[in-house]
Amino acid sequence: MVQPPKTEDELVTHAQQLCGCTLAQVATSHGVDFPEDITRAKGWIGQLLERALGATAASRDEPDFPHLGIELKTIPLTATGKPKESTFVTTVPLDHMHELDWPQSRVARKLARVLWIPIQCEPPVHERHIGWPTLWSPSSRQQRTLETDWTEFANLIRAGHLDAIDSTMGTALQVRPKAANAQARRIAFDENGTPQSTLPRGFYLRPTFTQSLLQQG
Amino acid sequence: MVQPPKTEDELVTHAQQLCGCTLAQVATSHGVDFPEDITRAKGWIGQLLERALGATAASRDEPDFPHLGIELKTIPLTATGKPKESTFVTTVPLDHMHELDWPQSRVARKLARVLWIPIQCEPPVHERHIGWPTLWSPSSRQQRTLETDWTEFANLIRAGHLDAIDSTMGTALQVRPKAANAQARRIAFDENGTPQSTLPRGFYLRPTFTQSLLQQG
DNA sequence: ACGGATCCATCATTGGATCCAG
DNA sequence: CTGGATCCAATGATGGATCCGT
Repeated sequence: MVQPPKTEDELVTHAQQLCGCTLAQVATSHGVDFPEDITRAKGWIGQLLERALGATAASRDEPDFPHLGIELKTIPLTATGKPKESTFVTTVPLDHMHELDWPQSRVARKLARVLWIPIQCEPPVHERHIGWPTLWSPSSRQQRTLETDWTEFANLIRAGHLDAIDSTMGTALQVRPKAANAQARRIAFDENGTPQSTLPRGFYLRPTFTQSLLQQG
Repeated sequence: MVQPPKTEDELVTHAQQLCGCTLAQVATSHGVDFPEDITRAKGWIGQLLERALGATAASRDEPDFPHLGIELKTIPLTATGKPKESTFVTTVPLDHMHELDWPQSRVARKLARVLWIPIQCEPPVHERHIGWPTLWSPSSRQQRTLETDWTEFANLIRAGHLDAIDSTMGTALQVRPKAANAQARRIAFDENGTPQSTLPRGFYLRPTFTQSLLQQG
């Protein structure tokens, strides 16, 4: 059991020490088993690094390191240093979007301070190396971009026009399905305020955005 | 694995055959282990009889025997034939009471048709005997009593006066806490329509009511 | 003996994300 | 190579009810 880091510096230092390690080394030293089929254990790498860095997984409304206000995100990089995937941020609160403004939003709170840890996505899992961490908070410009995107989505959802939202919308943020499968259902409200059953959605960061913030950091 | 009964008659016949058996006999013949501490496994008897009678535990919104529309309830009887406890019916939907009228309510639907199975509450669990089953639907008079009670609760909850509800209210029905512990919280709305956090509640049947329906049956 | 408090098993939902067809 | 679809682990909520102090 790894102790939670007491300070931001302690966390960053620990993350830097992991740079260059393989996932096998980290898993072994923390007594974590490899899943039989890694393509089915999609969250495994993220959870491994939570353990390795002493994240305290208390409840879903807290960041990974509650006392530091820091969220941990692993991000898969190709050989050329580009993010292979978009990054999931949080679920879309379809039923009470009306209660929220941007500063109170889940997206703003999750992204206030993030420790990004790049991971290779190329060799077999055992041999993938951990990269150099970036502790990031959005710049003013990034804040504006995120707020603009978020506000556009929020307005459409509040107006009951969820069906008008499409994955191509948004510069940095994207709204896409986030569910166990296509049959999953969540409550939303249509333009008349009538409750409807719909596919759950999540906010994701586009690869272009995450690539730029890694380069900046 | 017991097959689900195909007809009401088949279910009732099977339940009648269990009359006189001890819980040990039933558990053994279905390969169910006794819990170490029965006072902590409060739902164990109910779940044992679900298995023994082939209830198909699909989802929470279905009765135990969905194709028959029948709910199964075990009820602990003292040596004098009185119910030892009140009977839990269903949770109180604090957040959307306004959508419901009596015929659509969880209470009315759960109690539309119930197979009651009495269980002794006296000897050590192994030796307790199963009693004679009663397949029951509310009489017109019982319907009226239940509807009156339910409507009183529903009106108070809709008006945001949950705090005015007390366990002494109701002739047949009762509203009491239903939670993992006293810290559990659920959303409700106060008199201004503002969301509030409150202790989850459940609807229960009073012992006097369940005693009378068993005698009638 | 009443009623506020609680306990276990099981199902549902969320957070960790990546998969993979077109 | 985008974006609709999906997968596992772990937490949270619900249904099975009875416990036990006052």
